Amino acid sequence: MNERRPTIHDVAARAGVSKSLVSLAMRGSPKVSDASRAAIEKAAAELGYRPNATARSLADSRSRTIGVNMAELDNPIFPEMLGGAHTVIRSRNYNTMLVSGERDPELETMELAKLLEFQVEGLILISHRLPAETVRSLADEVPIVVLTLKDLTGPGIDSVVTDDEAGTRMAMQHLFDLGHRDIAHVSGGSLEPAVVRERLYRSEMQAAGLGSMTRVIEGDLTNLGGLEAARTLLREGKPPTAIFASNDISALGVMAACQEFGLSIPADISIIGYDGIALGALRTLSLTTIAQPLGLMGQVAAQRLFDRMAGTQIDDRSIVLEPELLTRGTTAPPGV
Amino acid sequence: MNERRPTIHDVAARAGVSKSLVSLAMRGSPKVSDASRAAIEKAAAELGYRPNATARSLADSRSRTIGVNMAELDNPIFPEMLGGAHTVIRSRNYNTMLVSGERDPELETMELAKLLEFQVEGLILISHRLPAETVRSLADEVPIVVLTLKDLTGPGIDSVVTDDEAGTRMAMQHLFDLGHRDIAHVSGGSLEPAVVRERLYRSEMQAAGLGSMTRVIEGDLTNLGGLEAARTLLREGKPPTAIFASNDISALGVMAACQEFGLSIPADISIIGYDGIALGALRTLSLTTIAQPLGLMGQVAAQRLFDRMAGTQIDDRSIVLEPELLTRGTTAPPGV
DNA sequence: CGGACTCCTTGGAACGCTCCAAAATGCGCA
DNA sequence: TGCGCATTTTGGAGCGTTCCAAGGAGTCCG
Repeated sequence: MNERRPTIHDVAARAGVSKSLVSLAMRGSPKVSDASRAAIEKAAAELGYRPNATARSLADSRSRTIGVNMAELDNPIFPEMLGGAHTVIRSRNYNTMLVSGERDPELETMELAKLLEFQVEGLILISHRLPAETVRSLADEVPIVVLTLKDLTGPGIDSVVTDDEAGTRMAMQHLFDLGHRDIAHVSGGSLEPAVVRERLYRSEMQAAGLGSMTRVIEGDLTNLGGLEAARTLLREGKPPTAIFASNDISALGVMAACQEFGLSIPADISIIGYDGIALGALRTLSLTTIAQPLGLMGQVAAQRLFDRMAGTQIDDRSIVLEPELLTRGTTAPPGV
Repeated sequence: MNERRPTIHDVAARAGVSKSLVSLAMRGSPKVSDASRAAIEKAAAELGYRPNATARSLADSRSRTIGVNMAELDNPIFPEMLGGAHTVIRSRNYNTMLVSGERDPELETMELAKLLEFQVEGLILISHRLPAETVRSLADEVPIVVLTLKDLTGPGIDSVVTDDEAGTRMAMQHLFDLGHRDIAHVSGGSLEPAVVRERLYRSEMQAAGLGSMTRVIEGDLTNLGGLEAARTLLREGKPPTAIFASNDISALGVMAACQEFGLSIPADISIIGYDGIALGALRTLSLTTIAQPLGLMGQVAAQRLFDRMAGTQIDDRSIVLEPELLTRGTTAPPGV
């Protein structure tokens, strides 16, 4: 295929100038005379010269590359965030190096090590399974921005989250406003956002004087988990008039279970999710949800990372975005 | 943050050996004595040494990196393929550099150029908007594997596709077997796979003696496109008893339209899609479809790429995988 | 006509590693 | 003790850039 790619030397020789001048010209330096520039561009074009980014990185010790870690692909919120981050990274003329650890913390640690060996200038953790200490120790080599987890803090670590407390309150308020009182919650395990949502569900029920109606069924933020949780709930006897699921993917499972039990949505039972995955907008599903600005979160994460890389002085370590209620087709006043 | 990362020299000095020996040891060469190896490992650990992959790439002119291009994020088949490719790339100890052109061929071309500057050793085009000539010219710098497009050929270009003709026949046969005769097709524009599916739809109808019932409504492989197409169809008057949509995402739009028109699926109307997106398996949707082995396609693409990179002699330039009928909840015999 | 500037241009060192040919070391055995 | 051979170890060159201090070529002015 390729014999040997032309280098800056070849271009220099052909244009009859020094390699240094070619280097300057390639980077668009203003101190190159028009004549030289023209000659160099001509030579480069004729040779099909392509600068070697590896050599450049080595020479100026800047890789122009951001590492992104995304542990899971099955929840679409992560690709959506990736999209946002990617856009910003590209617009800064940086590259994105993507890794994923296949849910195995050890493998994941190795993958991140590889990123550092590649001299990435910053790291975005979209979703990860790493022990906090690992992340902290990485953080003194490069700046890190973590998405969706506020509790992972430390020097060199920023986070981008949405206000889950506010979001959960909005969800509950929406259901209360519709007239629901018998509201169950399909929870989402021990990860921070799920825990907060569950806590707020409980306290909102309490606050509304519905403490005794509080019902939490354990889910795991997966579709199947939601399905199973809702089945369990519905087998118990009288179904609630509404279910608040910890995330959209599991809410879809909940919907399926309700259909299995012959309940029609939203006439017999209302369902509200959390996340705002694009999918939920499909007319077929039309899931009412508390939307996080997923793409924006990715963008903001990348922006913050670049700010850190530039050494900008910023005090707060965590960026909190606001969620939004999207009223769609799965919620309605309770039937009589 | 980081003063200056320790280099191979620092390790050598600390361990009291030469840099060359450290280099060998880091790469696990068998010719390093146990004593030296131990000393080197100790020194490396104490210093927190991390090899510089950039320097290594430059020195041995192998970047250990594969470039992946994914133009669109809104159809989940692409992330699914990415997942498959990613797995293989990682298992070979390579890295994945991801770019996307935001649907702009010019931008995309620049992004790919950046990949080549980074000396990627191979390219996987999961979805792209590039003119064929651009791809061909890239192909004489690195091997390329293109997913889902068979018509983009040339030296240095391989492709991984599924047998769309067979798949479409399976879809039609399934509907025929159920007893459908009045079958409409929501097409998918001018991209190769969609064209094949439409052609086969027509010929199968013909072959079944149903040429006169052939009805094609133009879609564009998006959810909204499917929705609009089906609305148009249903407004026309008597609905068909079944609709074959060119892909799953648009099939979901078709489902939504049917619901709008008060048709119940599959009692009043059957719907079959194409692709086998994970989403379609959600109980809430339960979309009957012709599944392509999406993850596998990504894997196979990466494997073929590595074969090419290794210079393995392979004759065929295109790998054809078999699709599979997944009978789920959206198809049934026509009502009476 | 000589300096002082400004504007371009240049060669060499450096970036951190791998590769290679050659040197050092160790060992067995005559 | 010495030689040959296998095993380890080493310094230097090279990968393709950028950076830098310094060199040349004009230009302007007194």
